[in-house]
Amino acid sequence: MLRSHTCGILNKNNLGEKVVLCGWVNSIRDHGGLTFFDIRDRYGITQVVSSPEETDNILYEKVKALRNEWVVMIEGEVAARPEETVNLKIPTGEIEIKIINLSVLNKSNALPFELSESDKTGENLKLKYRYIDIRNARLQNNLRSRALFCHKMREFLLSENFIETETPVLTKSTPEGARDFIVPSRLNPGKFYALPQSPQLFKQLLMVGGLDRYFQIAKCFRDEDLRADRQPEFTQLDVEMSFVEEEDIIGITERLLKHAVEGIFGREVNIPFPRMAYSDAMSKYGSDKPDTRVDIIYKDLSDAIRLTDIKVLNNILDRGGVIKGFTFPMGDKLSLKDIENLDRYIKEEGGGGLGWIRYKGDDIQSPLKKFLAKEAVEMLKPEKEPGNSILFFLGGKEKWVNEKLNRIKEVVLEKIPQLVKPGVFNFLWVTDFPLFEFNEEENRIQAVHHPFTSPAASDIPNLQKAPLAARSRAYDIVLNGNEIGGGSIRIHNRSLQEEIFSLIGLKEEVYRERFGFLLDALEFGAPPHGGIALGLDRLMMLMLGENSIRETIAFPKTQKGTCPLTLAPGEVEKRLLKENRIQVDIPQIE
RNA sequence: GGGGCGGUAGUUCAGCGGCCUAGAAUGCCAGACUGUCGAUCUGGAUGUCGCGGGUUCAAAUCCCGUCCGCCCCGCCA
Repeated sequence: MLRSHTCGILNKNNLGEKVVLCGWVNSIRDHGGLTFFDIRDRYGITQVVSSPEETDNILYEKVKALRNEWVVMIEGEVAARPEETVNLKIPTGEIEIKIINLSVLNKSNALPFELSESDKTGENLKLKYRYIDIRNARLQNNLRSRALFCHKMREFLLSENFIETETPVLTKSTPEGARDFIVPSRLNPGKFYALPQSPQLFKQLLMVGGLDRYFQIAKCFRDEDLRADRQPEFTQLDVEMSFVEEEDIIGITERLLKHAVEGIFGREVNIPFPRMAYSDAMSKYGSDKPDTRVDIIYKDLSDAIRLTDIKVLNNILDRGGVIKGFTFPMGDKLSLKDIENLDRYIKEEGGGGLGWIRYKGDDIQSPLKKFLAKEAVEMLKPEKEPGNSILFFLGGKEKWVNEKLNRIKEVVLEKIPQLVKPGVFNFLWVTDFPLFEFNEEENRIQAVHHPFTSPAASDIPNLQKAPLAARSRAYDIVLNGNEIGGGSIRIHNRSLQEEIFSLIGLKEEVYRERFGFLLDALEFGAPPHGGIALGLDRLMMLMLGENSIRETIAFPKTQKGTCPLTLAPGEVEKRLLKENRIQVDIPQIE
């Protein structure tokens, strides 16, 4: 090693020691004769001092020439700082290094942006120079936490007898899900590999292979549009187990998260996590990933509305729609103007408008006041804090109503952030998902999770008759309103698997071509099995309090899927195209 | 594919009812300074105002197009 110590470790116990430190020049404070500068590495910063009395001319000139971000090796003696100049903000603040020798290991240009806590630099520029941005303590901390978290997960899973196994990255395209990234095969002209959207099928095959307990920290690829919490390549902790039921996967996932979150983030995790059926989540939160930090529950108000003679609303009910709404406290934080804006928004979205009742002491304020029957008012009255709350409600098709209520809830939470319980990690299982949903655009049934998900045993006999009524053996795990993972008990029986394929509209020759290898495997002693996948990037984002998964990934991509650093994706040499039998003809693509 | 916001010194931003020979802060460069740690003080340099076209005597500013970035919807079995 070039260095004897790192830049974050020396303290009063080292007084008088001769040390060698390596790092980046962080901040030069030149007082003419006396000069200070900090030397920084991953571990911290240490002050170096050069005084004319103790420094010869050559060294003095060298120190004078230093610039920020130069990489240096400092030889010096650990000395106590004069008492009044101790810096309590840093762990090394009681000492400084009296410089004896200085080697410049590498110079640096002035940085394209400043390294600071409050870095407002445009993200594009920072991605172009990501290696500089990574010098920021925040990103370093994020990447380190991520590494430690993975270590904790491995530690737990290995102790539970799991076998970490790599599955192929060059594999077969399996449409039906997200768009695949494809890779041409030079040795098989005209054919393509696909990058895996997840190791799903391989992990099931590993169960057939008797591996019994598998995990992998797996890179997955999906060629879809990006978001703050979605990258085209991302990492998931992928787990699969044999001879299990839902409870086993749920239980081990809870213990895994407890082990890793408590171990790395020092935050208590209480298990088991609460659970909510999909139907409850949808009716009470209008979402399959409820944020239970917010105590705002949607209620069906049909009964109360029926008691009144508000025509518009009753018409909605008569036509099979719903009237739903929610009450929230601290209603005085919302002005009449805010409410009017929400009302206008609902009208813009094609609704009749937003119904509202403001509770003031025992009195109410509402545009519908004179239409509301006494009994209705009583029924609508909130249980908690009736004196200062607001009820919002609207009617229409349930899906539409839920979407609009969600949007309104968002606005309310922006205005009254106190309604979000601060500083908690609310894990939640969402269970009892439907097996299928109807895709109106394509006019067909599709799997809610994926087509390898097992139906609930009691629903198997009725699959043909009432496929949309079937429930699945799937479970999602949600953290503060974000889906961080999902899994299921899989189908391990060939004929059931084929039945599911047919139900989602795949012809026999199509599913045999695409999934024949899986179907074959199911006939050679496939054990009952199931598993889960946790989105690592997103989980880290939430744990670290970041707003984007890009802050948890060393080299993320932009919203257009490009990399400003390497300029990927780029064109390739003609020779490569030719070898892969690829012709590029951009104008023909829309 | 759609909606919103943004693009002006290296960086972050102001200027956007046309006169700007484009400013501020910070960074950078030079000088001063022996206890600083966001050092301080003095001085200096720096701009294809994203790109292309149009309107105008005159465009950073108005209009059209386009590119790039971010957020959201669709999409993400």
